[in-house]
Amino acid sequence: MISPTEENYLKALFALSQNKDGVTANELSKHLDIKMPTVNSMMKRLADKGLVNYESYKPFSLSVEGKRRAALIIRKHRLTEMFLVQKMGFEWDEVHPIAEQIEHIQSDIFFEKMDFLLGYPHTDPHGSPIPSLEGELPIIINKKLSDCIVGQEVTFNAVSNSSPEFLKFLKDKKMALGLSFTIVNIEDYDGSVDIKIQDLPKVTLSKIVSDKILVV
Amino acid sequence: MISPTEENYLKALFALSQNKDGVTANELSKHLDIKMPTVNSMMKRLADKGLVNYESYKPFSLSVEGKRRAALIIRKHRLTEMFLVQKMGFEWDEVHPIAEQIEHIQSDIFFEKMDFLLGYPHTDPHGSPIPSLEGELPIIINKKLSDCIVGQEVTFNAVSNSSPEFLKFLKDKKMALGLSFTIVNIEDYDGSVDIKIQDLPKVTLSKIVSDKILVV
DNA sequence: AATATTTGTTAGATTAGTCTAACTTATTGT
DNA sequence: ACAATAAGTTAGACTAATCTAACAAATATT
Ligand SMILES: [Mn+2]
Ligand SMILES: [Mn+2]
Ligand SMILES: [Mn+2]
Ligand SMILES: [Mn+2]
Repeated sequence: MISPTEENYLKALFALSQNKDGVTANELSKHLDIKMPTVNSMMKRLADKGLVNYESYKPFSLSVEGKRRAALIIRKHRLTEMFLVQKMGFEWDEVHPIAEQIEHIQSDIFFEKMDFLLGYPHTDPHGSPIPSLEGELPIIINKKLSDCIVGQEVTFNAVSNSSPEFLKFLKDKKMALGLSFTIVNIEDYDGSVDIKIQDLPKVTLSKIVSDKILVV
Repeated sequence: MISPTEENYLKALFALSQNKDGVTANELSKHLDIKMPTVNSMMKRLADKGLVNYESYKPFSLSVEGKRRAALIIRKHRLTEMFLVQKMGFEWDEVHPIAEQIEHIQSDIFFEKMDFLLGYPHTDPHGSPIPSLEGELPIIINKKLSDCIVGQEVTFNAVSNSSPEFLKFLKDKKMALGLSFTIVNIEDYDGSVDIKIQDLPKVTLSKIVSDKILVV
């Protein structure tokens, strides 16, 4: 068996190893806000269970089985977030802390029901892909709004950061997933982006914001 | 703060002290399937936290605050069971183990949403009352079917035991809460009860079953 | 009343998950 | 190349939650 605590470590390992080979003790420690010796002994424990590859003084990585387990926890997390928003009337900036707990519920049928009631969704409320039951995470080809060029028409597809503050900021600006708009200007000096949604007055987004907005 | 483990002890204490003053270490130990010394030290811990009254060699009891806390956990458990049945398509014999986990989720708004979506129900899917937000448990005046007399017309209101086996048995017999029927005979020898639902052929229920069926 | 049995308590061990302090290895800057 | 700094590891302590073994108190049986 695998405890909620161990599940959280696997998830962190998975998240931090996107676009990278391994994860250092330091990174993990900072990300989880847990001291390095604690992280270290947990990595050894997960290595004993065959979920993590551990070699002294080298970055950690997930084993194939560890990767599968992590993806399944992320699946439960994202299904939960979607369920909370679509079926229970939560806002997208409220769901993360609740999903952080519910992802550890041990009941396959519970998440199957969610999946069914939601109509087998492919993304969570923040546009992140939901891993399959086999633990496969489809790669979605989004790019940062800050990497786009003037004149392009794009659709807001996901956010790369789900902090409540950022999500609330977007909600207040009426920026929701699926929204299409045209890039009318990108300021050379500070990288801020002006966008135009149909014939509404143009909106200016700072680089800090446009870096976290993913579009197609 | 109070851990899920501590919450389960409070709940057990609450359940076992219905129609009684105190709960012995032995009872608790058997009910939770945890050895007596463990129970004993947990009782001391909860006494330190002001939730349990502990005196050596005396049965334990919940403090006023302990009783309130226990009722609120039971509230979450029962709201969850109702939500699983009414909103997620579960059967009444499937929900207990899931609710046993979800009752520990720390999010007031999560249970408020459930309550709202359910239309503020007063009972769970087994007819047990849902404690109020203040931790008050309304007393419901049901009586055992086995204590009724021949000729009475009664309504099936609750079960006093929610084991999956018993619930499945009732489901197979098409006995659902709210069903009204007449008691046509009670066998002196073994206490079995014959009931008649409108003009359907009569059904015989053993004493073991009629003891667990609560009616008004 | 004396003894046997059951119930409750204490003591000590174990595992999970965390920490701080001290030490070792790797990396960086001069 | 070598010293300084950063990163990783080991050792030892602590709390929560569990156990077994041993002992003490209460209750039941004869
Ligand atoms: Mn999330
Ligand atoms: Mn979590
Ligand atoms: Mn239940
Ligand atoms: Mn529980």
